[in-house]
Amino acid sequence: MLKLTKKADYGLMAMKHLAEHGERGACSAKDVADAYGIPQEALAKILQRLVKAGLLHSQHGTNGGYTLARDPGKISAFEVIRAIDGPLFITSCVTVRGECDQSNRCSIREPLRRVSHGIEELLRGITILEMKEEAAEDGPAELVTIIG
Amino acid sequence: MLKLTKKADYGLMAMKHLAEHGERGACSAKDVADAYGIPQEALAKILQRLVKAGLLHSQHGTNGGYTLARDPGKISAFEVIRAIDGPLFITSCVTVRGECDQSNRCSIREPLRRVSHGIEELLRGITILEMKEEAAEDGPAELVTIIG
DNA sequence: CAATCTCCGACCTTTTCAGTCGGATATATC
DNA sequence: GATATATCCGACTGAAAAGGTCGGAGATTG
Repeated sequence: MLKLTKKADYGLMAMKHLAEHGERGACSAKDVADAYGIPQEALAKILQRLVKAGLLHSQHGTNGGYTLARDPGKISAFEVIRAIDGPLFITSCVTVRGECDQSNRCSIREPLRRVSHGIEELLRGITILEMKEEAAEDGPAELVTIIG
Repeated sequence: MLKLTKKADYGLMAMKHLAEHGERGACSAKDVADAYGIPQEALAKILQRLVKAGLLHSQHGTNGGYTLARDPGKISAFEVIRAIDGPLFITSCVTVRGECDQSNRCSIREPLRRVSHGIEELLRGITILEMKEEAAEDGPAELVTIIG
């Protein structure tokens, strides 16, 4: 539960990859896909959405590919995730209009809205540049494993 | 994306309901289901999981029902959600063992692990009691509507 | 101009979620 | 003690979303 989709994962990986290798020309979808073992077409579709969202620029033709539209320090993880998976809603009953099937009967929205807002802030606080540099130090670091 | 399942929503609603009405006896699954327009059987299955997780006590027979196993101030939203939807993983590639299909190639885990930890802390910081009291004051309050 | 390489949009398969139905077990009341 | 009520448990069905695949459109280079 509460997990990112693989698409969002792939998107973040691709953005980080472009931040690392993008300075000497564009990277094709195939390059990125091969580097991380992601199906080409699946990744291509994700990159398209990032282009539409204005986070990437695309270049057709031979030696074409994708480049970051902005400085990696100015692109947050939140933007990438939202561009791919859509808006972030912690509660499943809350829609874009703020409506709810149980409307006035459902009274758990307010507390969860705060959680949702907190998550958003967390994701806004992480930039592609940070992810790139954090990867560079490459601390294996203990993984928090939550046993269900 | 990143949204709770309806089951988790229902579970939180039920927990809050029990915190409000539970002091004068147990509430049956039907009572709660009718109060919020939730299908009985669907809710029953959710409540069973909460019983198994030790968050609720169940009483068979006539006038039976469910009661909170602990003080509502000592039950966090995180416990409820995890009992229903399972462990919380921000990245889809990270498993319980900390493994990953892309393993060493995927280097976005560390930053996202921090996010995951942050979300967990947020959810741990909200108790059923707080949700009950926040609902009592009943501020309509502006809803954050994120346009995708 | 033509061949090659790339992006682009629509389609299909698989998995997960949400809800349903049947029967079994335990308790309180009559 | 019989009956009505309520939880409990398994498996099943339908719907939605995720994940992945295919062929076509556009651009660049030789």
